[in-house]
Formats: sequence, structure tokens, C-alpha cells
Amino acid sequence: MRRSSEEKAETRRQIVKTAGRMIRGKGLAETGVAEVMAEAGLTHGGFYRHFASKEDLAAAAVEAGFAHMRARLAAITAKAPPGKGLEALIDTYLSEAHRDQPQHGCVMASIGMEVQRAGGVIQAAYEDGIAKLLALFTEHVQAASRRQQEDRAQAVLSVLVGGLLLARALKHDAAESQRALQNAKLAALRLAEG
Amino acid sequence: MRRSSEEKAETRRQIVKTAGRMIRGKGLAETGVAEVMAEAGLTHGGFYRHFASKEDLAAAAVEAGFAHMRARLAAITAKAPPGKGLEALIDTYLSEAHRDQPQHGCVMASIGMEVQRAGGVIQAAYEDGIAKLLALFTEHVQAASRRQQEDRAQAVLSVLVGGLLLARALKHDAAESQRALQNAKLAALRLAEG
DNA sequence: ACGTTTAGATGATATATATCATCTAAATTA
DNA sequence: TAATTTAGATGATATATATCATCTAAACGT
Repeated sequence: MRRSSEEKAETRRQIVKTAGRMIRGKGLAETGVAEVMAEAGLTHGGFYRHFASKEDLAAAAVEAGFAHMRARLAAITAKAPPGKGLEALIDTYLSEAHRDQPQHGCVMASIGMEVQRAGGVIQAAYEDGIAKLLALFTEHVQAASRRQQEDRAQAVLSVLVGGLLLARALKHDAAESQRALQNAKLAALRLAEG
Repeated sequence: MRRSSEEKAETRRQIVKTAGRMIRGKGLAETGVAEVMAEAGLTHGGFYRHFASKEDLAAAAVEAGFAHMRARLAAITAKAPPGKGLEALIDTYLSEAHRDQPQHGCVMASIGMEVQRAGGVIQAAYEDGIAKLLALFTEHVQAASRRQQEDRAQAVLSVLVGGLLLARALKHDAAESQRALQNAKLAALRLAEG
């Protein structure tokens, strides 16, 4: 059943989107091609009309995941009162919603280490995504020099990712997890201000 | 070929150790039971004389990994000049060696998210390990109250884990990766001091 | 309108993997 | 020393998984 090229592009987008969700939610290795296709309402056979391999799909999903996150964060800073952009970023990143829904959250915090090991095009897409994320943070950090802005952005991103990871790890103890989020927020703000 | 119970215990330790190394190096899902046994110089068949399942082994490996890390860190603070314990901890955690050798490093920074998804006894061992690691850091943080010590320990651990993750992600760009380590170190020290 | 192309379905293959039943020879134990 | 127990080996099973050849019907170019 041949589809129009517009429909094909839409199908591809759909596959990438569900793959991203499943990969963030269940992990790279645990997400199978057939499963993704089924979840997208297709059969596994047609997969290779869209992607050369599972690796290819994963790279596309990582790229799309970062792009989506950047768009969301940019929208949030745009809405925030002037000078409060970074604070809004931090609150969003360290929100309970983000902690509780890895499948809709940051790629870096959900499959960072697996990507590291995967290497190849997946890792390349990942590094590119991180660089662009750092750039976004850099824009919203105040400092004397560009270099100092970048340094602070690195420190902020570090504490955001680490804090989210810790909060997720402690999730069974609601109070302790909440505390981890709060401590990371305060830390991020302090690190941003020098 | 029956072995003495002392030999059996030693074999078990060997299996746990190699499993820990492989899991940190290649990931939980990518590490197979047969492969671990082969690496330990055994055949896959004898595995179930030692563990009830792969999950059981993974939990043991996580527990042993945290115990090993605590021992190493404790040794480092013991060697450091008085009052410099935390600084030594930070330098070790954010060293290039730790960045470059995940298979010998911190469980939290190498399989944190996978453990999260695995749940069950693996996650239980992981949470226990983190709690004890936090306690170790708490002892070496100065603050007015116990609660403040704990808060600062959480912040420090967050930036350590996040910084290591970022440094690993940027590893292909040596200068940038180095910078991430350095920024995280400075950040950790600042956060420790209030 | 007609022939060519191709998106997606069907079905097959090859490989890996966790788990376990059974076997055997050596270590306990009586 | 003889009987019993069991660590580890052998081999099998069941399941999942990536990948691809082939088929079909619909969209596109002529």
C-alpha cells in the first residue's frame, strides 16, 4: 500500500517519536525495532524503508529528543520575566514532573551512559545535542566574559543532570527525593551567579 | 568436579567481580550470563549454583561495587591531611582516570539510569549504596547543623555525578572535557562550603 | 489510462540469551 | 573407607531480536 511522500515523512516522524519515547522510558538495548513499529501502528517489515538500521533510528531519536527539549526550554525562557530565564530553566528541569516522566524528558539524563557505550552515530548525535544545550544555557547565564559564561553553564548543567539522577534514585523516599531536587535547584542558582 | 566451600565462596566473589566490571563497562542489558562466566574462567552451566537469576547477580554486583567504592574513598580521606578529606574525595571522583575507566568506577555514574528501570532487588541494592555513599560524604562536609551537612552532601554528590557524566560525554574534545572536570571540581568545593 | 515505482505487510532466517535438567567427579561425612 | 552430597560441565530449550527477501496494492510519471 504505497503512501504519498508527505505521508511517508509523517510516518517516519511518528516512528522517531515513539522510538524516542520508548528508548528514554525503557532504555536503548531494551527497545526493539519490532516493538517500536507495533507501537507506531505499523508492522516491523516496513522499518528498513525508513532507516538503515536500529542504530540509525536511535541516532535520529536522540537528535529529535534534544531538538524537542531545546524548543521546550526556549519557550519557557521566552515566557519568563526578563532576567528570570535561567531560574525558569532550572525549575523546569528539576521539577517533579521531569523526575517522574523520564520518557518525556531529557535524553542526557535518561540514556546518557548507554549512548556513551553505543558510540558511532548515536554518540555523535548525542554530543551535538549536548553542545547545543550548553549553548542555550550559556545565553542565559550572566558573567563578565563569554568564557566565564560557558564555565558557569557547564557547572549548572552538571548539577541539573546529577541532581535529577539523584532525585530519581531516591524516588521511593518522597521527602528525600524532594530534598534532592530542592538542593540541586539552590546549588544551580548559586553556581550561575558566581 | 566438586570444590571446597572456601573455593566456592572465592569463585562466587570472582563471578561478582567480573560481572561488576562488565556491567559498568558494557551496561546491564549488554552483559550476558554466559559471557560473565566465560570471563571468569567457568562455563555458563554452573551459574545457577551460585545465583538464582541474572537479576540476583546484578544486585550482588551493584552492592559489591558500592562497597568497593566506599572502601577506596575512605582510604583516600584517611590519607589526606586533616580538613582536606572532602577535597581529596572530589579530586579523585573527578579525575581523568575515573572519567576514562567507567568499568572500574562509580556504579551511580555508569549504570544509574538502567538500574532505575530494572527495579526490584537491583534497584534496592542501588538505593542502599547511594544512601551509604551520601553518609560518607556527609561526614566530610562542614556545616552548622547535621541537616545542613546532609543538604550540602546531596548538592556535592549531584555535581560530581553530573560533572563526570558531562566530562564523559565531551570526551572526544579533550580540552572541553577537561574543562568540565575542572568546573565541576570548583563547583563542588563551593557547594561544600556554603 | 497505463506502466513503473515503492511504502508497508508477510514471513523467514540467523543469532543471542536466560534458564534449567542432567551428568560426573571430587569433597564431605559417617 | 564407603556413602552421600554437590560444584561445575554439557547440552537442550524457549524466547527475543535484527535484518532482509519477497509480495501487493496504491501513488506517481508518462
